Amino acid sequence: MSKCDDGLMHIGKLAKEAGTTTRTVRYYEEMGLICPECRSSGGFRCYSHEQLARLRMILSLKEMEFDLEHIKVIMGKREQHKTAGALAHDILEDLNERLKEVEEQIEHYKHIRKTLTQTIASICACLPCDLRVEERLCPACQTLNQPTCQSVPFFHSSSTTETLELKL
Amino acid sequence: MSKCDDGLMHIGKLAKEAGTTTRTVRYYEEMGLICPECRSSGGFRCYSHEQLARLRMILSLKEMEFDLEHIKVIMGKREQHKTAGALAHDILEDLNERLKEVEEQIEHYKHIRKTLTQTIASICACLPCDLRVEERLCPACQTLNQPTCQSVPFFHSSSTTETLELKL
DNA sequence: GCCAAACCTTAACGTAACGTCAAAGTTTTT
DNA sequence: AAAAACTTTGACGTTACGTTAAGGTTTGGC
Repeated sequence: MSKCDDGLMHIGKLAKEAGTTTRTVRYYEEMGLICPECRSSGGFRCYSHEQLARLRMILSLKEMEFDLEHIKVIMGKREQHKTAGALAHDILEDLNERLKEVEEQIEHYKHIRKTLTQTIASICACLPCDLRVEERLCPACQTLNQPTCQSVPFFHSSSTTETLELKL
Repeated sequence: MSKCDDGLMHIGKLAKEAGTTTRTVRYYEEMGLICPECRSSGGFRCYSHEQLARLRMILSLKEMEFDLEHIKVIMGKREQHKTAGALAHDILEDLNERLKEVEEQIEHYKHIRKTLTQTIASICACLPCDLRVEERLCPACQTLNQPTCQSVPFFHSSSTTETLELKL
């Protein structure tokens, strides 16, 4: 018979069941997101299945990349509303706001992808170039009128042209 | 006549020209990414236009969200190759690798968006629900057979169903 | 030439969300 | 009862700077 046997579990099992680490659970406790049902006589944290459910909710919100402070606020909302409808309304605000941010992230990375792709295409033109780098001939390509390595500035983003400049 | 007038500038101007802060420039120096051409008699950092170009390159790479260690490596590659073609080949590896990561990010956020959207749709069904939250009636919806707030688990992501569960 | 304003210097703490020891105590298993 | 496995608190490390703090330096105006 284990001491933590009446439906309770220690932190290791809790973490494993939720798919996280004990360090994370302790950190969340420190942040006021979750706390153990009780402690064993020796001081071990003991958690119930409700705590496990709560931890899973927290981790779900974390998967949506809410920060812990925001998660704390959201988890607190369950105690602040009379009806499920009101609670739903409140939480929907957070979710919609987050959705908007996520869409911005998608656009952000699409922008980066575009710039990267264009830059890669530019640099590909330099592949057959035999000019020596140490002598910094590349920047002079234009002057030298070399077709292979022409005017490909090295990563100096001009905010106007949306293209990275590459100077080898 | 200023002491820093022979084409050189102090850190404030350098930063402003490059569109960043003095703190950032000093940090990059600390990281070994850039260093001033010289110091004034009073100890001020003085930078040339070449330093400015280098800083802009670094910031360009940062816009692509390379981490500083990686940027350091990339910036170092200019001294490690004989021909521009070889350098281009080398740098293309970094860019292509980064491009792949960026595409993964896009997919990552699309996945989050999908989950969020589905969750939002689920919770919308709870909006007209008048059940009281304190009594935790919501989780019992199924038993109570309430159509408005049915089986909408609260943010317990099941990795199998790709849907967040929402329990109000 | 002097004074104030504007600028610069180094130093050092704060951030977010844990990872990773370390040293020591507890529980479980053998 | 001893060993293995687990847990405890504590504290430093991470990334790329932001933000004071306390005190020198330059610059511009008079």
